[in-house]
Amino acid sequence: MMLPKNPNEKFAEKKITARKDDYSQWYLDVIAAADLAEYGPVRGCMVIKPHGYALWEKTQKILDEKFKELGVQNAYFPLFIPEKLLKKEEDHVEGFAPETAIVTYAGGKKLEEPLVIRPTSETIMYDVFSNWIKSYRDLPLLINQWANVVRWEMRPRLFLRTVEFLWQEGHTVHETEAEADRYARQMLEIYKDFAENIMAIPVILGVKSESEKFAGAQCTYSLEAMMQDGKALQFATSHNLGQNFAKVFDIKYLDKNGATQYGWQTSWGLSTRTIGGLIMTHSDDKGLVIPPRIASIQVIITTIAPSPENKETVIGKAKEIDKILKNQGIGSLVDSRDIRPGEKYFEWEKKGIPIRVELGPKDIANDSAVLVRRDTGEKIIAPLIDIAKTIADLLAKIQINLFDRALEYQKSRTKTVDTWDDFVKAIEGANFVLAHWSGEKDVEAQIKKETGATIRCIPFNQPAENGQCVKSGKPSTKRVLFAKSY
RNA sequence: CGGGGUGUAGUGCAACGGCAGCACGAGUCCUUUGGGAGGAUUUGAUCUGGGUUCGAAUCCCAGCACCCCGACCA
Repeated sequence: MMLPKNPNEKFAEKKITARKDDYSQWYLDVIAAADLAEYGPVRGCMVIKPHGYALWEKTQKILDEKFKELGVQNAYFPLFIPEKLLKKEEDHVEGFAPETAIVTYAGGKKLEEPLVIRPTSETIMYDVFSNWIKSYRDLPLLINQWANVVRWEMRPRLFLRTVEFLWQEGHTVHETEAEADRYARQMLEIYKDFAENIMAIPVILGVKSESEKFAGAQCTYSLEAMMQDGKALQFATSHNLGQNFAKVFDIKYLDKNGATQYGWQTSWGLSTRTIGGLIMTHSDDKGLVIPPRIASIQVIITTIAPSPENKETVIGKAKEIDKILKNQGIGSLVDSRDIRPGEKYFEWEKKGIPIRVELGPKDIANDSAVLVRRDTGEKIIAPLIDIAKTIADLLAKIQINLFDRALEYQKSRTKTVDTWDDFVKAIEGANFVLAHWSGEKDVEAQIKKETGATIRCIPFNQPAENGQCVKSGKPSTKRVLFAKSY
């Protein structure tokens, strides 16, 4: 049921539904208010608007730098995959079959071989890799691509699950299993660093259970984040593919001894879904909240010029401050539009800009400006003389505060339970739940059926601990993370 | 694909089977400008196709679209 909206309230359509009333609607309202994205004419496909795309651009820029430090090279592979390639790996095709879009008609006639629009690029890339790799000297092969992929999801949701989405997918080939696994784990650390230090989203690292792992992978690692409704969101994943694909795509190399070996592979990806995670982690009922390090506009300077004669002075001063900030590498923007100040404040608040600078004649007379934090709403009167430093410090403080706040929230809603009653209660209360699990697939399925909770991951950094499966009572050696998820 | 719901102006809503209206938005002008301002004025709509009726936004049938719940999922 859609929430009824007040028909005649003046700012009804601009108001954001409170989170506790309807979390889904709140999420959509924040996206609309911040002007991030909307659905396009094709069902489930998203139009990412400039303010939303800026978040993705920054993501690309930051990740690209990290990838390059590790020697990863960017490349691009085709959108269309011949159906027979996709069908080569049995688990893989089975996993993706229900959600593939297939072109059967082109150039005015029926195609002899249908073309699958890539749901992911393992198959088409590995088919090519097999020609690129001949010797151990060609390894490791470290390739990344920024691309769009299509998965015909039944129920789309802006950013979180759209039919077409943007991502980066990295694909590597290594000489040994150990090296491949180390690499998959290393990418996980890169993603963790990005999630926690850039997006200020605390994540839990771990291994996926058999039933949750990537179709065709030997094992899947993931980062799980908690949204403000207590649900889990998979922030990014990294897969150790073993030799599953190498064997069907014939990725072979001659080792130092002249023996033919299959390569060991990994793949890893992060999508525009992370922007949904960003929204659901930090935003409030006033709109979006962007952590400073992922914000393109970190500071918005709003001018207040009540009379025409001081307009020029105020705008001049605003531009001066803007320049000083830009020279310090701070992303700032002047809003000198001739509208009421309140209108500007609301707009930039909805858009989540970390710091707002209010500058008017009164401030200039005092050689100061008013700084307003988006995360807390706190107002600070700052002398103009060292404003760049004040702002830089404040940005750093906001970044830390957002992370700490999110971490505290996650911890407050993570329960460790030992009985089935407590488990059910904790899941109903929308928590992350750490509980023992016997490792059996049917037990996992039964828990999902009864409570809606799935195993998000088997966390690393779990102390070994003997216990009993919360459902079956069978012995278990460690706890796994259960939650409802997106 | 199953269950439920809704289709009226850009948006949110109203109209007993009898002249399609209100609020907000948008455009223009004037006054305003330290948290969404006021006044004047203009703009603009019944999802599609059938049927019932003197007469349909309203009732019936079919189609289409959207929303919610489920299965699926980065």
